[in-house]
Amino acid sequence: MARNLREHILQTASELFYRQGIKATGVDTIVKATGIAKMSLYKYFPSKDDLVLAHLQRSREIMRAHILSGIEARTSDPKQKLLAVFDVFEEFLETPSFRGCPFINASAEFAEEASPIQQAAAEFSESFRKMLAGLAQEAGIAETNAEELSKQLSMLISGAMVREQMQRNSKAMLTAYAAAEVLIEKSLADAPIDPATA
Amino acid sequence: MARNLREHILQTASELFYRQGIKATGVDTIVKATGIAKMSLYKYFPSKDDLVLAHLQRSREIMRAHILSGIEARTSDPKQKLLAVFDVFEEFLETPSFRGCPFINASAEFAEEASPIQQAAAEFSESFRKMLAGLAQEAGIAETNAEELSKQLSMLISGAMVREQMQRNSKAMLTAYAAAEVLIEKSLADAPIDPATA
DNA sequence: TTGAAACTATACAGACCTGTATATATTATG
DNA sequence: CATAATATATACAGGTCTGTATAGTTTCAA
Repeated sequence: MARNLREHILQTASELFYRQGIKATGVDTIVKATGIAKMSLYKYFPSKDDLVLAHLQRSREIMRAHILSGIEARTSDPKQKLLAVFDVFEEFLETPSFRGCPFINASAEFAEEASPIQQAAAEFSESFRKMLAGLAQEAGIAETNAEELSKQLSMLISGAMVREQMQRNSKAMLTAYAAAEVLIEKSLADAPIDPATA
Repeated sequence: MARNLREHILQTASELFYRQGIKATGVDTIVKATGIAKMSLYKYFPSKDDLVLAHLQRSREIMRAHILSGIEARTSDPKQKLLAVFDVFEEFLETPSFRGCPFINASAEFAEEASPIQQAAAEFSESFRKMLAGLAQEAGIAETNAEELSKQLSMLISGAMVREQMQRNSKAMLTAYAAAEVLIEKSLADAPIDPATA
């Protein structure tokens, strides 16, 4: 049961944290939803903060895998991969359970700058941007431009998630997609690298 | 004293809500910070929710005025006004007390979709976007394109605020500015309206 | 100066929160 | 079967939260 129980708790808590917010979800609510005993929860997660951090780690891993496999499933063309990221996110935004970005929300809920939760959110955000920068370079954009472009694309995605959270069914990610196309074209025109000579 | 006291409470609460988060700021904390009696607070604001809503209204009005006067102070050229919005926000992001967008944060803290707080955040977001759409039309962009552009620019600004909140001193708004320039140019090239004939 | 309105001070009710203590039941393993 | 680990059930300690009750003080105006 060991690993199963831990996983069951984490899965349930993760879903509640995302749906209702972290501070709005009490430990007792999680206990009731899992059907386990409170003591068991505290055995696997010594404090609520530990559970929250595990939830962010888990979300990070799920999103990472989901994005990567989503890209692979859509295209193998380096340039198209950048746009495929937006397709993956569009799908995410259209799920009925969408409630914004778990990391943006966590960052808003935990204001203290040094907080481990704040830090975990920042780490995901940066690692995601780096993935975009990698894709941009593979698409033939020089490093400096790829860095700048990756920041712009990640901001578009964050902005679209925030917009969709507030204005439901606004198709925000489609609008972001169109902007991304323009920005990517511009980056390619600005400083292309001939893949043959790179 | 009447209006003064109400204003004093609201000002203090607003600052604490923004700095620490809304749920993390208790009524007693506000009472202590203002130096007033708790009964006085509950006289002017029958519940904490009322105070939170007043805080959002207040923030909305302050931001609106700040943006408009910031634009006026910078340029009178319609096209430059769109970019001036990014300058105003850049200044905001560079203040040491910057802690993200009050409306994005409130939206993240209060998950329930129908919540008045969620609604207030959505209303600000939409009114801000409409302002951008107005500026875009004044700059000679046709309505349909102006609508689309305004969504893209507002997402860039939201995204930059989120990024700066997580990665402090990342100059996110400068990166957003560069993206905005490209998107605005594209919109102008796509479907310009001759101001003389419009 | 007298009386009403506004403000303060303090205490507290009742709910909720995290985390723990304790005693019991279930499961796995020798 | 016996023993140890694992999970459960229940209660509760100690804290914080929103909101109210009550009594006293200041302010201001007639």
